[in-house]
Amino acid sequence: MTFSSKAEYGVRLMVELGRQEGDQPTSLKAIAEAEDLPLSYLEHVVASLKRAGLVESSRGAHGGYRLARPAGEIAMDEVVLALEGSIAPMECFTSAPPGKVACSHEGDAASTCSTKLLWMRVQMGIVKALQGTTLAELVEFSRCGEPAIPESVMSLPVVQAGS
Amino acid sequence: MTFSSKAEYGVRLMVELGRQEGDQPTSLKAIAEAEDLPLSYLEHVVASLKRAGLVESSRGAHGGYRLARPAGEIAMDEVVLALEGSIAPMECFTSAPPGKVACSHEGDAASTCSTKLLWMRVQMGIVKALQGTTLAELVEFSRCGEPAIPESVMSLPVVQAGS
DNA sequence: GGGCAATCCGACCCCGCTGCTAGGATTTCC
DNA sequence: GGAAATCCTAGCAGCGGGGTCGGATTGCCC
Repeated sequence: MTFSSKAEYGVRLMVELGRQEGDQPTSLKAIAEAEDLPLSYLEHVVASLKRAGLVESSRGAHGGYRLARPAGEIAMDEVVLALEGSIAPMECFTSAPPGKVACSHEGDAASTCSTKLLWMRVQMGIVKALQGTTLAELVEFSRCGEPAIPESVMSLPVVQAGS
Repeated sequence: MTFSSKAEYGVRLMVELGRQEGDQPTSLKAIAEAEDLPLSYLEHVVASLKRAGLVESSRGAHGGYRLARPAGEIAMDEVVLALEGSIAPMECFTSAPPGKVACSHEGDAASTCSTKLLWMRVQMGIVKALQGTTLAELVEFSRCGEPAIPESVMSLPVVQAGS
């Protein structure tokens, strides 16, 4: 269970765009060098972001990308959703009508998926965390480093299986 | 970004064990048939659960598995952790010294990973959701079935993320 | 107007991991 | 002793993630 590295790259890319001050676009090449990511792969990543309307592009020489909205108005769930395609802890969570979720395991009148409740809550946890974080926060975080962040947010031990 | 189907199967398996009343063990075969899952694969799944001390086994004829603790005392983060190996939204969250988290992207003194804050919060959301759900709840849920799951059941009585 | 710098687009490919199977060894009850 | 179960190890096929490549197009600048 991890997000794909496409999500990672995409978020980094967005942060990098958010760091820019003026409104002249930033080229992918610059970002690729700054973050040390493969340029040709970034092209695919940024394409997803553009399709989602999160970034704008201008072509030609001195072209590049810029945020479509101010960073403070971009919640990270949009970003991750654009990159990841969907935010669901289980494949069977193909979200049907918006707001509702259908578990494909529900065959007949038989039984609901016993796991539905669990994945539901997990999904909520994820989405809330993403919604509650704006790109602006990440930009800020990347600028001044960590001291601004209270330990209460950061200091969660990574849970890992004991051997 | 999904949990593996091993997690799905394992949770289903645990729920099935939780449904059993007496203390005679349940065979994998029975579970495989009840949940329509491949038996030989379930063997691997249950092995992880056993290693984590979540289920006990008895061998031989009429053997099988049973919960090592009452379902009410089993939080789902343990289960998912045992099945999934780790609960981290990003590979770079390889836990270094226990308790701390090192993002492998942190090269020099340069900059913290700008995405760290985000994945941290996401991980918290996931873990809290899992911790806040007991196996007993899922068992109960699987028993009384679906009709109109109120939203209140779906959402956790847990802190909201930040904002 | 020509060249260069950039975005765009699609095809391709490698490899590791997930999901699953196979076969056997061992234990235990009847 | 045999049937029914857990245990253990090996192996394997498919697929998707992650990345490359080549080229087409667009637009600035000298």
